[in-house]
Amino acid sequence: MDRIENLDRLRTVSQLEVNKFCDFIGEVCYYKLDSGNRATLVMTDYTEHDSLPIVEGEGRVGGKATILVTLWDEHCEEAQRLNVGAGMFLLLKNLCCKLNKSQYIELNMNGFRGKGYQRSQPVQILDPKDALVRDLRLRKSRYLHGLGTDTPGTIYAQIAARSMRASSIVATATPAPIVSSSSSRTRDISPGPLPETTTVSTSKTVQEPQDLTHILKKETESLVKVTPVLRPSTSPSRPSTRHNPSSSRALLLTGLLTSRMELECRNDASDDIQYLRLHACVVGFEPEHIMDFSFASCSNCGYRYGPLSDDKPPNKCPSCRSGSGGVIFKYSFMLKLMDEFQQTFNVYVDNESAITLVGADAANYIKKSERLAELKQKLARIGVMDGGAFGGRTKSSLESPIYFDMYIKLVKVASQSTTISLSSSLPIKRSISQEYAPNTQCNSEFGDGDFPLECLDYSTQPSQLLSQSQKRRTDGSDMVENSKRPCSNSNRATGNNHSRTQGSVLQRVNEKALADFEAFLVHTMIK
DNA sequence: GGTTACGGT
Repeated sequence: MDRIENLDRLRTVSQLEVNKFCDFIGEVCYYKLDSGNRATLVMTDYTEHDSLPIVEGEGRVGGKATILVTLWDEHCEEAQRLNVGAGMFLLLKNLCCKLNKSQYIELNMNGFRGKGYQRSQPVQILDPKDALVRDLRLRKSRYLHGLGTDTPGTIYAQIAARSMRASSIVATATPAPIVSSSSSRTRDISPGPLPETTTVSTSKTVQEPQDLTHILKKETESLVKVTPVLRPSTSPSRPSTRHNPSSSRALLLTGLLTSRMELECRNDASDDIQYLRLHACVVGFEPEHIMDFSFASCSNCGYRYGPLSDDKPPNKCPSCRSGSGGVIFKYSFMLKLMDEFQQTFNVYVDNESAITLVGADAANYIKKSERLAELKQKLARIGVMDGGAFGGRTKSSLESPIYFDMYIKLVKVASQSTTISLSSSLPIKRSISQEYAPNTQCNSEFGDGDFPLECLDYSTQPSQLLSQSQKRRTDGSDMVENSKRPCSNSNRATGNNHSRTQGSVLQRVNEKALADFEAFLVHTMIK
């Protein structure tokens, strides 16, 4: 069960708009049960809003950074039940931002009265280590160091600006390179150690001095002006010599979200995050139908419905029997990528990354055919088309696959077992044979497939991740079995599909041993 | 299988 259905609804204090609904993550400064049906909280996320009172005083979060939050009725009860108190980080869903009589904004979570849309777990206490709290804690840290509150609006604006700048330099689509030609890497930001990155497939490699994070940091330093607080200032951005305007085939196909990634690296004190920069093309994908890149799950219990392309699922959730909870849609799919050295990587694309990649939320594509058309149009730009990667193209075009730039995030897992799969770590409420029709043979590799929360939390140790997988694997054994199949919707013409490719495990195709990483496509978007 | 909110300081 996810903590949050849709990150798009999240707002910081500074981003609040009057009369709009949002989700909010904040720290409790003060909590009081006012009456039987009302709890009053003062919260902060260390951002400020003009329509808030200036606060001063010892021990208080100063400035216009604290907001009154009222939880009504059942939400008040829930807060009581959870023993909410000062110092906790809360995730609150579906708050309404109102202007009060003093013309200050405040947040209300109103009781459910049959109108609107009921959220699952609208009041949640978040672990301080939770990735959802990461940004807030960073802002808090800045604040406690006397650096004032931070405004994510500004940061996001900077990110967008940097991203534009970065992508205009590096994001190109090039013809298939000649393997072993060093010139195929002239697009790189740094002439330095990048070729090594594509050799990374075992934990050994990343423990070497030129580990990915460092390589990455070198790269991003050349692109991004970093605030001195968080890292020593760096030299100004290089001139955009990398972009090759003389090539008529050069297209701005994808935008690299270098800044976001750089932020993640910077925020990760333990250097746990590993990234791999790829210039790669899609040679396969799963599930078979793009329609099934989106799946429905019960918003009450998180139960995952079968593929959209299957028969209409029951009205009531088979798991919790809730007929009113409704469903939400999320992306979950896998791309088989091949880089310039013909190494292939199975890369999961979780909901959040997919939204970034294609620029739109997942939807019920059975009903929203125009949305499906948009999705297909977008994905076609990177060669993902129904009928297989590059399906529907002429044979000659297969020889010119569509290369695009991306960073993939690597999540370490144990390497010994051939049955470890993140897909099996998520709750499966009915058997695979029921959930997936036999003819959709590759769906099972995805399981519930939404970005596992453990992976969002970079502070989670790989061993924990693994043990959770193992713990919850008991009812997914046939899925594990199925996941031994390679990504089946591949372009066989590449001749690179002989690997024991296994679900979510990143693997170099020419190696017998499974690699040590799960990989997630992140930080790129199709333009 | 698709949407909205008052109330008390």
